Amino acid sequence: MDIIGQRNRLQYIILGLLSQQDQTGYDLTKAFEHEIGEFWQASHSQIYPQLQRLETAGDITHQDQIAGEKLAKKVYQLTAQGQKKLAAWVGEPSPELTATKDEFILKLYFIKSANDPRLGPMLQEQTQLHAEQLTHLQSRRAEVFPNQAAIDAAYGHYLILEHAIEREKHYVEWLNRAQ
Amino acid sequence: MDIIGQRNRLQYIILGLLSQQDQTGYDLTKAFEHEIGEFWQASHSQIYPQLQRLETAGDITHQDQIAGEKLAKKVYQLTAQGQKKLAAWVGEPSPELTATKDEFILKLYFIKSANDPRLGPMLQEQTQLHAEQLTHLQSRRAEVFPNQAAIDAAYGHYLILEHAIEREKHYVEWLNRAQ
DNA sequence: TTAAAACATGTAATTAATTACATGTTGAAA
DNA sequence: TTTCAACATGTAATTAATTACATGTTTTAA
Repeated sequence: MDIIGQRNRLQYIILGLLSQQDQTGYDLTKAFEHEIGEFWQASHSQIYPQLQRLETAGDITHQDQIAGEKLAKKVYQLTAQGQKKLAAWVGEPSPELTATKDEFILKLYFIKSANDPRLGPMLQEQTQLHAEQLTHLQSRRAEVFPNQAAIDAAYGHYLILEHAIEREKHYVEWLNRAQ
Repeated sequence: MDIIGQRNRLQYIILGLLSQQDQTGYDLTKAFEHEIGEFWQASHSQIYPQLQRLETAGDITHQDQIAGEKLAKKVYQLTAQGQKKLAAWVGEPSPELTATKDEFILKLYFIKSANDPRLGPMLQEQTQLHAEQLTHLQSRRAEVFPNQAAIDAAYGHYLILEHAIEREKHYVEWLNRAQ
C-alpha cells in the first residue's frame, strides 16, 4: 500500500485553477483557503516561483494590469500547451493512497488506556475543532452551490466539497463515539 | 482555519513508539507500514538520522546487539528525559486541522461536468483502491484486536484503527454515490 | 545450493515546504 | 485623515521529505 510523495503537483493545481479562470498569484494563493485547501496546501512563497517556472516552460503566460493608480498585477492564463499538460495529468491514473498527517491521531495512538485522564479533554478539543470546520464547510456549500445550476456548472468542485463535509461529519461522529 | 506545518513531529512519534517497546530503527521504519502510516509517513532515511539526534539530545539511548552470527542491531530505548518530552507533547493541545493531500480529489476538482467521460473510470479506479484498503484495515483489526483484552491494552491504537476503517468506508460510500 | 526477500544501517543529493524577510498599494472604517 | 486590513509580489533561509546511493547479513523458498 503505497503512499504518495510529492512530484510537483502544485504546478498542475495552478494549471487547473487557471483553466477555470485567468487570475493572479494572489488569487491562486487565496484559492488554497477554500475547498482545494482541504486537499492540498500551498503558500504564496511556493506559488510565485512556480508561476515563473510554468511561464518559462511555456505552460502559462501573463499580462500586466494596473489596478487603481499604480498597483501592478500579473494576470496569468493557460497556453495551449498548458491545457494539454493539465488534461494529461487529470487523465492519468492516481493509483496511490492519500497522505494524511494528523497530529491529534498520533497522540491518541500513544494513549494506552481508556482511563487516561488526558483522553477526555483531547477528544473534546478535537470535537469542537471539527464541529466548527463542519459548520464552516456547510455554510460554504450553501453559499457556493445555492441551486442545481451551480452544481452542474462545477460538478467536481461540488463533489469534493461534499466529500470534505462528510469527512468532518464522520470525524465528529467517531469522536463522539470514542468519548 | 489553520493547517498544520511540520515542526519535527517525527521525533515524538519515535519517542511514542519506543515508549511501547524498545526497538531498532528498522522496527520503527516498519511501524509506518501499519496503523501510524495511515496518519504519518516517514522512511528509514529520515528515521536513522533522527534517532542519532534524539540520542545526542539525551532523549533515547541504545544498546548494541548481535543477531545470529554478526548482524549488528541498535536497540533504542527511552530515557527519563525522553519520557517527559513525550508526555509533554501528548498533553499539549492540537489546535490545528489535519493536512490532507489527495491527488485524486484535486483532479476531480478540475472536472467541470458530470458528463465528462473521464469521470467514470476515475471513480471506478478509486473505488477499487479504497475498497482494497478497507479490506486490508478490517483484516488488520481482526488480527491485532481479536478480543476485548487486546482493545483495553492499546485503546488509542484501537481508536485510530477504527477511525481509519471508517474513513475508508465513507470514502467508498461517497465514491459510490458520486458514480 | 543458490537466489531472492527480508533484515539492518547508514549517507548524499535533490526537491518540497515552511517561516521569515522585504516592499509597496488600495480601500474601508474609525 | 489616518490607520488597519486586504491587495499584490517577490526572495532568503531553514527545515522536512523523497529518492538515490551504498553496504552487508540472515532467512526462506525454489
